Amino acid sequence: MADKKLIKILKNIAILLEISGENHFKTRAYINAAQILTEENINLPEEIKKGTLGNIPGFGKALTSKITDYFANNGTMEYYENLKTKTPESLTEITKLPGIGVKKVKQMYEQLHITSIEELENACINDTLSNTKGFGAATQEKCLNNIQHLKASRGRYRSQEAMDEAEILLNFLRDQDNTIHADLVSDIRRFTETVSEIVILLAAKDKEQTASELAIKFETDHKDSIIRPQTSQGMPITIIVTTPAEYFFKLHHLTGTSDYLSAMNDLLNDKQITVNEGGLIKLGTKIEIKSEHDIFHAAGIQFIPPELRENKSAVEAAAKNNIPELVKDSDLKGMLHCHSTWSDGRNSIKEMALKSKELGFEYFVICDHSRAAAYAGGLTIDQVKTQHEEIDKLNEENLGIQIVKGIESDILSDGSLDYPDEVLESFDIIVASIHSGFTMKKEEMTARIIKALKNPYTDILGHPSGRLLLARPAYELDIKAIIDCAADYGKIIEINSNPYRLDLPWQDAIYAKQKSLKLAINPDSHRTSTLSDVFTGVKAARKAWLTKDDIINCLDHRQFVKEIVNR
DNA sequence: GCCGTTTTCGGCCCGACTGTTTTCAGTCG
Repeated sequence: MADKKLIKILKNIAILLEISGENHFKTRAYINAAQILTEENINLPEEIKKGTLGNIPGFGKALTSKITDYFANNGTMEYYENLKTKTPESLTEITKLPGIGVKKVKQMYEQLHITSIEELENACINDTLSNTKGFGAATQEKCLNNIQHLKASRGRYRSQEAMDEAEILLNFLRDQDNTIHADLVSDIRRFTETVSEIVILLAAKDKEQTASELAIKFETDHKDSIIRPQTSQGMPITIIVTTPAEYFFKLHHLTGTSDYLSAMNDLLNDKQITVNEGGLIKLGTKIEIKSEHDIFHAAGIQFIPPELRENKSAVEAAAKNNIPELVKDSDLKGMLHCHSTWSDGRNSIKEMALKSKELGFEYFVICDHSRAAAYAGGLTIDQVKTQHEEIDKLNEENLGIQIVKGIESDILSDGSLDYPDEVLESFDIIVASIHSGFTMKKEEMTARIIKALKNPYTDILGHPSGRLLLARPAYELDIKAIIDCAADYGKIIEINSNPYRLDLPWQDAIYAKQKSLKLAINPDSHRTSTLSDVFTGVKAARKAWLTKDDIINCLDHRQFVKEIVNR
């Protein structure tokens, strides 16, 4: 896995250098290197050992030397440590505020000596910022709002990122001799979109001894058979060691929210079952629990998948046998909304399609950017034609996966799509998304999206809320009105599976299902290595109670063409 | 800082939008 700590250091170096007035292209080199390490699977210690890091494009002498230093000094880079003594590291956090870039931070640092989010907040409250050259009342107000959002996101992690770390940890724990069971619990098991820590429940015969041994392995203390280490990036981990006899009771107990558990307890009490710390008691006798299913059996209700254990409505549904069979990875047949080297993707259409085939998909819908997205190499009308010729040729090659002609069309500020009708007509699928003009008023933004939805050429609304988890709040919009409109017009809304987006949010997807709206689980992938993000979207869809019948890309290729392309 | 040369310097992603200022710099996707 990518060394996230190093990636963060490289990004911070770029920010600090830019603030201190360094050449913009020098700072870009650090951003570029961080980007490459995020995207490519590079084994840095191996490259350093072989002396081949400098052969990788983007890594020259200077970066090779600094990265070598980082690995030689146990994750510390002297250059970065020195830089931090000259320019405060806390400035980097301010650049995370939407609308505030490095130049603005430099200005507030030089003019007002602001070095942290807290100092900036004070400057806003005291009305100092708006009276400073280069800033005005609008920026000050926006800062104040965004600071609240940023402070709330401190100490939180995107679920999929936590999940990636957790998988490694779980594999390690399950390999230990004393481990009998180990699983995630708490909100990470319910797949809430962000979490504050990784929580793992582990069963071992001798829990005290196992806890001591694990504490030694993780170089930390243990108290009450609980170990609290950290990941290499500092993400908190809690490992709770228990006995095999109590394991499945605790697995259930530590997963659901209090609202959910209270509804479960009420049900159990109705059956003369009491719930105590370690298990379930019926008429003075402890009920043996060999799996989580035994608990639901005792309560006399259907099994509730962990993702749904958010509130009492899941318990009510289970009591009526109304928990549906949730969509699963293998239900997906079509890989929708992907990019290629034609716009800002890193792989060719053929590479993306073949990788999708490898992941078990029957068809691949290429949706490169449209012409308004100039930064992303959006396709001109001529390029659209040439791309379609390439797709026709690829389909003639019989790759074993069908390639479908799509586009991700920008929704322009007036709500129209990005090509004239005769060009729009040439696509099989059109995903319409917003990539600019985020700060419209709620009514204006809602009207803009509704106009796009009503466009006869629009099939799917892409990343509807525009949120970036822990980075940018959704734009102002009336999501219910948008879902209502999409349902009325038979349009589809995407669940964008990018771990930063998970957009449509699951809470709104529940409403969409109530309105019988169809959804699509789309990876919005820009390279073969992130096509599997689509399975993160499956988790989000499961959390919204969705089944394969709710998802258009669970249709096989023939049905997809019949029901979606040719409708 | 990196890269690729007409090979040791010159160029490096672009255009819309926003807010501030009053013609444009900064931010963003």
